[in-house]
Amino acid sequence: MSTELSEQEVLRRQAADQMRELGINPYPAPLYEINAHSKEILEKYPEDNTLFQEVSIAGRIMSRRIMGAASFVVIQDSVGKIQLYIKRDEICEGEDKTMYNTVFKKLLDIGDIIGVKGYVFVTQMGETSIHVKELTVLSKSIRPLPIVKEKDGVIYDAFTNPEQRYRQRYLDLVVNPEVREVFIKRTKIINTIRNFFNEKGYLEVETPVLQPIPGGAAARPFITHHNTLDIPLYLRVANELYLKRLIVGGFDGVYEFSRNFRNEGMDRTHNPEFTCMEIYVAYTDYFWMMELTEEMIERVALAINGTTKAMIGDKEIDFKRPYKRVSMRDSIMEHTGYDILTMSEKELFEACKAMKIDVDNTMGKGKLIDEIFGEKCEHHYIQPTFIYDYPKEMSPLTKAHRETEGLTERFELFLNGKELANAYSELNDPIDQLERLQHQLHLQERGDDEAMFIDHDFVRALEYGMPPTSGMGIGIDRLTMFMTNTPSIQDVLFFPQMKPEKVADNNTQEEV
RNA sequence: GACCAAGUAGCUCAGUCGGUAGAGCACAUCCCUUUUAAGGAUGGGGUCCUGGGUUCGAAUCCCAGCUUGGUCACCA
Repeated sequence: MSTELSEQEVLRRQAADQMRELGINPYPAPLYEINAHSKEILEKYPEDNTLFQEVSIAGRIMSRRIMGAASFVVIQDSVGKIQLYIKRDEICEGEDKTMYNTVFKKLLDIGDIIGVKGYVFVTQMGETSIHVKELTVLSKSIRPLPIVKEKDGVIYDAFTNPEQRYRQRYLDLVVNPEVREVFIKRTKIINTIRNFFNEKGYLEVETPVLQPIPGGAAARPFITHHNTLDIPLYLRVANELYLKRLIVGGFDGVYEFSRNFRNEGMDRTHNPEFTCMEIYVAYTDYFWMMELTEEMIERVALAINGTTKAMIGDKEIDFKRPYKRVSMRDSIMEHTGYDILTMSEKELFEACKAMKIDVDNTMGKGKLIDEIFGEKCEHHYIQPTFIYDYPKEMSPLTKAHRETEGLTERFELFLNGKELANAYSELNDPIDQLERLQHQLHLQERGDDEAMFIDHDFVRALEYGMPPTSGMGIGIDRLTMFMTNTPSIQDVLFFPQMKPEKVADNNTQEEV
């Protein structure tokens, strides 16, 4: 059944038709040249009232206060809102007052996009406004916009329904201006990181999204099929193995902003597709990478918030480097009293039981240590902290520790009790690498559907020799959440994944 | 995946014990005409998420489902 139009939708369609009858195209083709934006006018005019005396501006009508021979309209452009003063006899020279009485008063609505030319002045109420001399209809809106009103910082009738906000992000962006700010900051974060690496001479690269073997992370992949080659292809879960191949190829430093895809659960901090930045630098180790990471994060914080201090929830975070470094062994010792290095698998298992951590028999030593850290330690690290030296079993792509058997040269950066970045001295011993991947294969055969696949070409690349290299990956969505104090990943993605709308299904079936 | 909550006009929401579907904004008509979320009056607008059930009667109670949110589990 086709959806019937609401009264307001019918009226707006009729208004568009009436415009056409008056010879006004509600969707005109020619460009509309603008020479100013709302924000610069509001900022500069009060200081110099000789400016903006021939202004041309365009935007969406957000409110109208209609009077007899003169009216006030607020339009919104890409950077803000500004009031227009529209006087009948100025937009309608001569006897024909149709443009004002009919087009402006009757046929235009909130949501329509118009362009105006005129001069800037200050009203009796002290508001910088545009005195309109010419009005052009640029686009008729035939679906009513949610009306959000605001006075003295108080929002009335806010458009808040999360389902509609995410499904119809365009609407969210139009009526909730603070939403736009988060996304502008997101882009600024990415640009800051990009500039930082480019200044250091690292090369931004692009590697395959469609991979024959989904490597580089332990995660369930999305699978698809290539018709011509008649082979399965996987959407990448990580780009790590390709970037390391490029280090083998002779680049000193490569990085990529990688959209990764993982066929796993969705919640406030997980979306099936998300963005990770990974960087690999030859002839370095994980201690060097800690310094690069803290330098990068401090710089991002300064670029976004103008200070290294930021609020996350009700906690104040300081991104000023250097960050505290704590080995995983010391962390667990501090928070539980156990020394994991001296304990057998059985002792670790018993210790978990004693601490009421949920464990089972399939868990190896590394997994048990990981559980202890996750349960007892992780949440303590509110300020940025590097946790380093992870158990070998959990880190199949990480170089074995230079001193301690059973550990790897890996660190993660924790912030507000959550993981933000992950880095290693990269494993470049091809024999060790193959053995570790084969161990993953055993896990897979035992039913671990997130164990890594073996990428033999990657091992072959290592056999030719990869210089000692450190690599680091950081979740851009999560970084954006931290930097903008946003608790949900859906609020840092323009179009978060949603279940399909039921209505859309019905329509499709009807049309077929 | 488990549990909890929500779904009523374009938007934000109320709806009592199960008894004719409500408000504000938006919209329309009229009056007023230099206003500031909102001048005044009148009016139109509803698949009460969907499907069953109980009942003389369901927005309301029960069951199932859908969508969204939250918590937990899972996700190094």
